[in-house]
Amino acid sequence: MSTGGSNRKTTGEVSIKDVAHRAGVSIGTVSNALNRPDRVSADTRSRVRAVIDELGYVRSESARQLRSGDSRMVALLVLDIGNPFFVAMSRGAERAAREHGLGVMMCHSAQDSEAESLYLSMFAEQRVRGVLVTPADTTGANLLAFRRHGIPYVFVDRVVDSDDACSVSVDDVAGGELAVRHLVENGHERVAYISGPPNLAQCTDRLVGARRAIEAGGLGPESLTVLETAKLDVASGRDAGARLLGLRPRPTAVFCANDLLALGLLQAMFDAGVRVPEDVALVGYDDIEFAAAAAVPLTSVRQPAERMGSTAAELLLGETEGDPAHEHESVIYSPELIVRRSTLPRR
Amino acid sequence: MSTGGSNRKTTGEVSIKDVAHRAGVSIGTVSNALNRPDRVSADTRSRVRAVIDELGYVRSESARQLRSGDSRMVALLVLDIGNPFFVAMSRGAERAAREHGLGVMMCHSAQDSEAESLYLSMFAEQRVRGVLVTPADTTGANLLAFRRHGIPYVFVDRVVDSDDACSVSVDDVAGGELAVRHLVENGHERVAYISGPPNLAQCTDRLVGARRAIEAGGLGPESLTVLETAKLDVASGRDAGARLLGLRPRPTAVFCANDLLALGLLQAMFDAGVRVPEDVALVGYDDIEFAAAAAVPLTSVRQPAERMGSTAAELLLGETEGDPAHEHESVIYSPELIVRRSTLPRR
DNA sequence: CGACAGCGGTGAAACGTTTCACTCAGGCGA
DNA sequence: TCGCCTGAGTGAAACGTTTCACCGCTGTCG
Repeated sequence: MSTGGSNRKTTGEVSIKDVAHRAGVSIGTVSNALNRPDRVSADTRSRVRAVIDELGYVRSESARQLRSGDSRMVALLVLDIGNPFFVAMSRGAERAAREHGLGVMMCHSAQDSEAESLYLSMFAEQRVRGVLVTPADTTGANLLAFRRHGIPYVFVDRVVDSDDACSVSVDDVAGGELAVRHLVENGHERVAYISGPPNLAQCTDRLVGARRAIEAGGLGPESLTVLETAKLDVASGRDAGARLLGLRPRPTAVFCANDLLALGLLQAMFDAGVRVPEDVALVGYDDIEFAAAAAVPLTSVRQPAERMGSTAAELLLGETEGDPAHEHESVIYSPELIVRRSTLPRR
Repeated sequence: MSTGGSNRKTTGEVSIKDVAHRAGVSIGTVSNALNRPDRVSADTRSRVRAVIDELGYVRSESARQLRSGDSRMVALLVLDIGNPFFVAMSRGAERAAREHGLGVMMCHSAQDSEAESLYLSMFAEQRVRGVLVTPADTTGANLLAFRRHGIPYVFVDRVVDSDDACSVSVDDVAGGELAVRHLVENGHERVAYISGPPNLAQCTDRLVGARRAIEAGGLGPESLTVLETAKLDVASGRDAGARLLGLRPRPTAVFCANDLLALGLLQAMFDAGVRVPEDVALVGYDDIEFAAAAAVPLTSVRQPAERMGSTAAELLLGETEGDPAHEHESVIYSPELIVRRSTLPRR
């Protein structure tokens, strides 16, 4: 009775009820045909499927999630979507998530704590399955506040001290050490470190490693000059390059906290007629694809970005799906130095 | 009665009901305090807000969407998230969406029609507010099928003939013409066009423009050699470079369908000891940030990527929010040639 | 023959919101 | 005083699913 087949709404308004009615079965049976096909006779199942196709029925994810209480979405919050390193990471995460039938929602905080907080609130409203996050502030206040929602999260590219969550990272201290040791071994005695924002753990950790290498090379702390930048992008790199050129005495080698900075700095050197590596040696970090294609191919510290993303996703899913006796885990990968022309020995 | 305040669940299980109960008002009032603050006395309003903070209540987006029927999410489906051009585009889209209080869900089809179809189904299940899409197949079959869901979409970086939807694009024919005319004017008579997959409209349109420039320069069609690649990425560029080197007579200029291809090709030339621009001139497309920082700074055709993204989002929102008498609109931007060292005149 | 298990299916109760038709006081003009 | 309006708040119905207790039927086993 009532709403017959005549009042076809404009579009897309067909619900499971319509399917059930048309297939001559109950709503529950349609739901079962969709979610537990084995509990439904082959006959009914195919009939239901046919009606679904005919009517163009599409299950409403909101209703599903509301009732069943579990989300099919994972959030990924990175510092900078313009950085190919994070893009590679997200690719890994997405692949892993897809293998579990989950979607990934990718966002970037632009290294801004407030934006990060906003996104986290949004994730909470969505009741996402979990969050993969590269935190934008070292205080961890945002994540601490987020914790109360009971949504699991995994730190990526950030080793975490507390035992609130899993984490996947690369040993940044080792990476910084690797880079600067290489420079010192090449005979450099005045090195500059182009740090990003000092509130990013990655940046400060790499600095620690750099200092360690300086010391191990028998040089004094004055051998390392630190230049901070507001962001970790190409423009900041250019800016840092300009500042570097003003330094007296000018460092003979530069270690940048990431490849974007290095590329920007390289441009600044070019524009000023300073030769790389003859006048200034240059090391980047992340080994993004464009580092090898740069004006002067960049020596860089490689991180297994894609792998980090997939591992993080696996960790997250392991935490949400499986055993209640989940133990938080910290996976730490080792960085690798890729030597290219930008640090060719001077002599 | 029944569930008193004693049985506090583990976390995050607090619903609007709990808030209402604790604040001593009805559920509807809480909802009003949240969504139409003006219909609630200042007194009650602040009391409700206080309880919300106290209990850590977070509204369930699924329930909201289910009941109200409108989504706060926009989907963005691009060809390749590894391409900085699309990243810039997404940044523009996100900014515009945020200004309207919407979130953006970013995905990439990897230029694969099947993946595209999968994502579109997912968007339909989510009942997203709308979709910004750079289609992966020229047939348009996926989008045609998607149309029945009644979810509006806007084409980005793709001019569309039909009047199903709005579109934002750049005149690719003009862009191709711009690039190749520049080469012809520099005296090149044997030009190669490194196309991407021939099923991408961008690629074929740029080819049309290239042919036009060849003809306008008084050259015969045999002056233009076309090499297709499977993808529009750096690896494909390297591969195309290898094939280019086998050509006899070898073209003296190359126009690549995008900068990633050009960067890959540049690497291949380097490895083979072929000089750019002396032996081979090179033009890319998109003018991504890394084009200027390449081994040889790339001449490239610039598109207003970020602007395209924001415009597309605006168009979409105009379609969903406003007037029912919405007229589909096609915004077409003009490309701009940025000349750099990779096409320095040979003599 | 009776008990019982399994299969295929039903109906209704949730899930957490928004929305809408109401009620209830209090104030105001006639 | 009466009627009416307005502002603040209520209660219940929907939204489209999933899930769960239950039901009737058909064999099967002892």
